[in-house]
Amino acid sequence: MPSKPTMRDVARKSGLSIATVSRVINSPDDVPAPTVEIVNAAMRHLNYRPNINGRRLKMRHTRTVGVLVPTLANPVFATSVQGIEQEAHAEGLTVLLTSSNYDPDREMGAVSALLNNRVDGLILTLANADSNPVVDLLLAEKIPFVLLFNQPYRADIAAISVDNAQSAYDIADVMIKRGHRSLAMVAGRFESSDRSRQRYDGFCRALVDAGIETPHLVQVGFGETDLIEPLRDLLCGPAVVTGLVCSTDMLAIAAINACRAYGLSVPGDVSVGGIDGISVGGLITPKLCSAVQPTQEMGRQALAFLRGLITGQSNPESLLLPHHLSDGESIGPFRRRSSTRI
Amino acid sequence: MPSKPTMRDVARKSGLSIATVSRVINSPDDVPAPTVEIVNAAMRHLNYRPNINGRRLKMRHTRTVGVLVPTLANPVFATSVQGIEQEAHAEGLTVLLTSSNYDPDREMGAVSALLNNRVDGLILTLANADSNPVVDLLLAEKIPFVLLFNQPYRADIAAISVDNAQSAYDIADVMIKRGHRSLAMVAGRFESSDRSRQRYDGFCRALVDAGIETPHLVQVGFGETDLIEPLRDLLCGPAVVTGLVCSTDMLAIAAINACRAYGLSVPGDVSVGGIDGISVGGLITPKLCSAVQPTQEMGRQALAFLRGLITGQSNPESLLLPHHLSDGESIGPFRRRSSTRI
DNA sequence: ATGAATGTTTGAAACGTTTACATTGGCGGA
DNA sequence: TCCGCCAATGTAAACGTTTCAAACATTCAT
Repeated sequence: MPSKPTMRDVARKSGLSIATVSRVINSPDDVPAPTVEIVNAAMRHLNYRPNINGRRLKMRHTRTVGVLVPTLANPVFATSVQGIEQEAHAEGLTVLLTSSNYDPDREMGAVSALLNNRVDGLILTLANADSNPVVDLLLAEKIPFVLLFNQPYRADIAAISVDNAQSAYDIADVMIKRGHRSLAMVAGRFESSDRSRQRYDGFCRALVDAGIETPHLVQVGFGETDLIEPLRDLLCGPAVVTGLVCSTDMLAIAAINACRAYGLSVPGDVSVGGIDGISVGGLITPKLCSAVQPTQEMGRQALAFLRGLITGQSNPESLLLPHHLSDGESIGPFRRRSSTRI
Repeated sequence: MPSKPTMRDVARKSGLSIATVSRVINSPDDVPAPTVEIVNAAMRHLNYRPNINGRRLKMRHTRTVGVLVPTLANPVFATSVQGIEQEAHAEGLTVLLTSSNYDPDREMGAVSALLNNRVDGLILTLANADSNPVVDLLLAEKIPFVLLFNQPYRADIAAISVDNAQSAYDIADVMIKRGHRSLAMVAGRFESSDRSRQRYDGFCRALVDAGIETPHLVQVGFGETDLIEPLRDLLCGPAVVTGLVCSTDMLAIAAINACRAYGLSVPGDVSVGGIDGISVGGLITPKLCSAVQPTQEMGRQALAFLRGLITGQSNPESLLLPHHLSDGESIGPFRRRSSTRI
């Protein structure tokens, strides 16, 4: 049972040395054309494929980057990974993908596994970027990494994100300008997403700036697609909230669904806004009004930036990309709504 | 500049040999407890992490599986990858993810890259599973692989899918039963998806069985989220189609959007059905009627089955998982619609 | 002819593991 | 006392690359 051909086999077959074969593979320009052809012929003949693990072991770098996202079930992250993949492919890099399922406790394990693979660098979306043991570890071991979507306090950490607080502020502001005074935030659990908290902060600031009293807040678990129960009090209670700012578009879509389940029209009875700008938001009825971030582009930039860190050409630095509000229909003018009961 | 600690360093530090260290890592039960503790202490002290590439080179297997999907932008695939990841994580396997962007020409390159990584096996969603050079290569090299979502003719290829034709048949049938006689299929390009063609076949069969004349067909490029232009003739033309069977839920959602753009109500004027069962379909208005497949579970099963192939415990075999129709509102009874112009 | 300069090619030592096989030392039984 | 045995550990040879230093071959000026 002949095993896979190795460089040694190719060398034997072509009557040349293993070193020459290696040079044909890695820098054919340093080898005379006829020799290159001989070696290539031998490789074709043997169906040779280089064993990347051999190379990785020998070389100081692996041309591999590790990626950690909370989940692929949310299109935001799927899209960002798309961007990362795209750029990685263009650069001939391999991507090692893992997800934490929004569980902070799984982050360390995932990163550890990536480090055991000796990735050259990492792109991470963490539950909480501040005072995170993963970040400390990476800093201590001097492994290049870029945070994606996280917006850490520290300035000496590479991070690519939008202004989370401002995004929420802007959405809330739209509602306020349309006459809404009783707003609630529907947010993913703070402990599994610092974005969620930052967005809540922005939401609160908008309300304060408008002189509106204590904001409502509902925290829901991630992966939760059914908001009917969680929003019962908000939508059926005495509060009569007319505006729902959601910390993600996925939540916003689920919130609209919940409104509908309670017989409330969006935006007739309740206005709903999201943050993220996932593409499906633009297709649904009513078209989702959202603070859009360039998700895929962010992935691409994260990889490009990481490359800079790896080659030592750039220094850790936070990049805040601009967001913009989509012209959705899910936010309408304030209209007093009759207290609804189901 | 001290490099990363190796097993040799741990051995030196603990006063034992490299072989013992290896044994402590791989089969601690074969080593006396005190020795294990000494070695562990040394590892902790040095911050040692095993270099997986060294192991991979030495061992015959890599405990890594390669995954190729068309794109992560479609939640179907993102979700299936979630399932794969989940199961892989449980088994302690590493996943190497790549995407082809629906381009058949990129499949070979992607798989090649995965093979260079010496993956133990592959999970693939191909543009076309029949007479595909990638499949031939894998068969020839005897690399374990399972196709996901693809439904190949050959029975000796491992594949996990639903019955694509039947899924489309069922959706079309619902419409027919509701009185629709003029149906069209909105399908992804056949050359980038054999599922699309198989689903079209099922669609046609349903029409034939109902004695309905030549079906309409619109093929659209994948990644296309704007169907307004592609569906113009169908929705505004003289044909007066009242039912749209879409080859994927993403297309269905886009189709509903297009209907709306032309002032057509769904399901009032036009009924729309999809296939896949992505979760967002259940949240939108109207709730999408779809032939639902257990996407994430399919990913999990694909990995489980691949493991069987790798360990030689099972043989290639096609698994057809059951699908079911979701109780959506996007399909309604036939209603003559006035010819609309925009 | 000689030697330098140039252009090709090679030998061999890593890289960090795993593991078959060898060695050690301690102990019980003859 | 000696032998053999067993458990615990060690030695060293892979695995498939890359790459440095050295060898060899060729050309050309002297």
